[in-house]
Amino acid sequence: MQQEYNPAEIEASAQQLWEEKKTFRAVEDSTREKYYCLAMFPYPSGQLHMGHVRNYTIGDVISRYQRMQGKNVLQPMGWDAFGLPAENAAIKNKVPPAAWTYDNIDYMRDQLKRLGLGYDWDRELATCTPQYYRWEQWLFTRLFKKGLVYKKTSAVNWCPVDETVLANEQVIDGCCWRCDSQVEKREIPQWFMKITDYAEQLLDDLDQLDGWPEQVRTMQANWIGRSEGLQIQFGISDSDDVLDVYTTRPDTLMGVSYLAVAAEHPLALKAAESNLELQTFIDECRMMETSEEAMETAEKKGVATGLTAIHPVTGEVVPVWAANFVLMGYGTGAVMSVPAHDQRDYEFAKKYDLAINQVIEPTDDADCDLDKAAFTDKGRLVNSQQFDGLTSAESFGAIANFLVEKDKGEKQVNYRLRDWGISRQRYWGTPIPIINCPDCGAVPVPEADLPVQLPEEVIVDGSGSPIKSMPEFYECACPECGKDSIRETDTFDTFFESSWYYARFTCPDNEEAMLDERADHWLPVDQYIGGIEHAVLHLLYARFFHKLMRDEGLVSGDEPFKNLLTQGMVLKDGIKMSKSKGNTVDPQALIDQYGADTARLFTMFAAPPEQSLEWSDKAVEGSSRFLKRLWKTVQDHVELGDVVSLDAESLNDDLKGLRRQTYQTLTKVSDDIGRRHTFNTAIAAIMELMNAVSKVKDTSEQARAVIQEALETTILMLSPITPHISHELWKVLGHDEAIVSVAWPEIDESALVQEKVELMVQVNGKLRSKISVAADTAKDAIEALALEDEHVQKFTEGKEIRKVIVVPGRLINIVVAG
RNA sequence: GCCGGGGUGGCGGAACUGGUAGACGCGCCGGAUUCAAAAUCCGGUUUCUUCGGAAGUGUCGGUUCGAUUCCGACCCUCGGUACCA
Repeated sequence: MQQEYNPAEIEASAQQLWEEKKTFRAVEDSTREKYYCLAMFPYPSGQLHMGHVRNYTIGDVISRYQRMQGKNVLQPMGWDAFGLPAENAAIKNKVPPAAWTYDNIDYMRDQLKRLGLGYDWDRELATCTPQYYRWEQWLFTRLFKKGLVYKKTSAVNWCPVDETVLANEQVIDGCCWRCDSQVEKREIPQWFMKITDYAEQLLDDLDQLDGWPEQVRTMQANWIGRSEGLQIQFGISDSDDVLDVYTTRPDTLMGVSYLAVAAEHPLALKAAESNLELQTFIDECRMMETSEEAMETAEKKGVATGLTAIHPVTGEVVPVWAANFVLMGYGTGAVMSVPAHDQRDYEFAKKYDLAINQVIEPTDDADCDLDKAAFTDKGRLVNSQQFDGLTSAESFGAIANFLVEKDKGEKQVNYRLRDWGISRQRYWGTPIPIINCPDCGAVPVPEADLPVQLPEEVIVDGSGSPIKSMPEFYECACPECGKDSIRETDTFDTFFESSWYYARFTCPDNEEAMLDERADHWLPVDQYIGGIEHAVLHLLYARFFHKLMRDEGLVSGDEPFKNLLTQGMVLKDGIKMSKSKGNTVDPQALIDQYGADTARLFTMFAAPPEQSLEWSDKAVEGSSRFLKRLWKTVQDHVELGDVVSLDAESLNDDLKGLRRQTYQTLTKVSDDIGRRHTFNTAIAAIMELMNAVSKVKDTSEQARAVIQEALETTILMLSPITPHISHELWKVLGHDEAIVSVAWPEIDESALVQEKVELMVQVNGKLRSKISVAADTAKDAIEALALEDEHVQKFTEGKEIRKVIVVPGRLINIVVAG
């Protein structure tokens, strides 16, 4: 008697078996090729959302496929557990962030298990545990001693009413998200990591990452933004002050008509003491948001400082302006402005009636009308005294030499990349292991005193981090002189934790060291999978951390992630599904109604992994229907009794055709899963094979043998995607060994041999006919056959045949006149 | 603003190296089954059409025997933009 397809039952039993046998436990084994597959770990927000389902299913499909290829697969899972949402939930629900987080982890772990994901749960870690974060505190103190960490003041968003620092996300249209008051910029001392020391390596090593998408490498290269230019000194009139500016266009130096400094620039602040208009402007700039987007899209404004500067070549005097588009944190906080050859300077000059001096003319027929717009191309220098006639490229060296000789400038490589500000004025994060001594200054916490443990029993009410008002936390003695000191109460940016977790998964149980020799066994990660939204920040910080750890002797490779798959976002109503936008779909209902296999099949089938996937509750039915049909097809087949062994030679054309399709499908699916990661087309091909199987009405012994082969191949091909139903049907087909230990099937080349091929016949590029020819037909014969074809002749009759193009195995295009 | 994607039937998508545009699935339409419905099964489904064909992959233009694919300009949309993760 046939059994009904009951996902809940077969999924629970397969999962129980995997758990009991510890099927997915990864043990170091030097006799087998290792494969480390990692999907970006989740923030424990409460429930899984569809983005997680997609991310982790992709990882699981790849892991299970590689396992079937005979690799020793490591696939771990953990929790990126520190962060802002826990504090928000704490305020709202009056629960300590730790308790809320641990509850969420318990719930979400269970959800992951119910998806049938093949993780080595023995390696699970959560970044909010001292066992984890102690090691990044340790590394931080090492880097402190190496001089890779420093403190400087930097701007944060400040809500004057709530008296708290706001994340960019908490600033809505320049106002506080909670009290709606106008947000201010405030300069406070913060810790920085010298990622710029590694800028060159981070850029150069992108070349090693040929397993990364080109777009991600491009984005990182642009983010690092290496440029070659000149740092040029302008003297300030009637003063000993100098103003350094950096430019990538020294060829336009002779066209400088003003200099612009940031509103917070020391020169501007000094000038404002006796200039009320300037002071008002500076105060106004203080109301701006700190995000790059806000600054770049804001209306460009400025005020003359009243100061003038001396041009280093001509000695002419140019005005110095304070402008809101010059960023204090970038370069020197000052720029030279050449309105004739920079569009932003041009608009600013038009607005404030500043001079526009042309010094570059086009060398080709490019448009150059300075009444309409700046001319920003490179060209030939004019109105540039001794540099006239040089091209932009030639003038670079000439102007550099001139300035170097006069001690007024030098060549400089600059990076757009800024040092990484890692201080957060928040509670739910890793305490920065520093003690501030009134005599010794900032002193790192000695190794023996680590970890600096974050108190977990706290009340968070939105009025700032609770540890900032806990003397029992911050009162301490200086490790060097013993004097009463204050412990740092800021915490690390949560990107700190996520920058090295991939390495800790190799040895999460080590209580003596951050990493051990197992790191070099498993690293680099062979396949990393995560959202495209992490293309720059997380992936750049993790690459940076890897190099830091390498230079500490903790790992030996240069790069953490060999291959990268950036999955597209799961959208709902056209926008990113996210907790903060409140448009998440709980996949639990999906699993409850259809089972994990349907959820997995649907998410893999709905779109290729790198594209965004628009969620639709309705479209799941088809995947469920397919699995039901597969179930029934196998059951019907098995009910007909035992199957004899296959005699491939004796088959008729139809059965040979089905065998060919079986192995064509296997070829395609192997390539789609193993190389292209286009699971959607792999599934489509499997569906086509199933459609072909169900069309076979032949119940002869050999037909049943061919069907058995097709079904076994289908189930093996599906097993990485829908592991539970595959597990069950493999048994139904008569196998004792669990499918999870069965190898990926081999391709039978002899089944692929094709005697006839169908060729398209075009006339002037339009499809007019199809001809079927033997696979080895010569080109001339094909051409003749095509020209004889009656459908073709209708379009060639009485016309001159100019050319015939034959693309072997594909098509013939006959080009006729008229 | 800047950097990087994407735009193909009613919908999700396929076409991998410039060579059959619309695989596979959803939805819809028709039929079978049923007392009836659900489920299931079979067939159809880009648009227009004088049934010969013609048009068609965001828009406009270019290269080519041939363009969804390559080049140029533009429009729309999504992600990132350094304190959301």
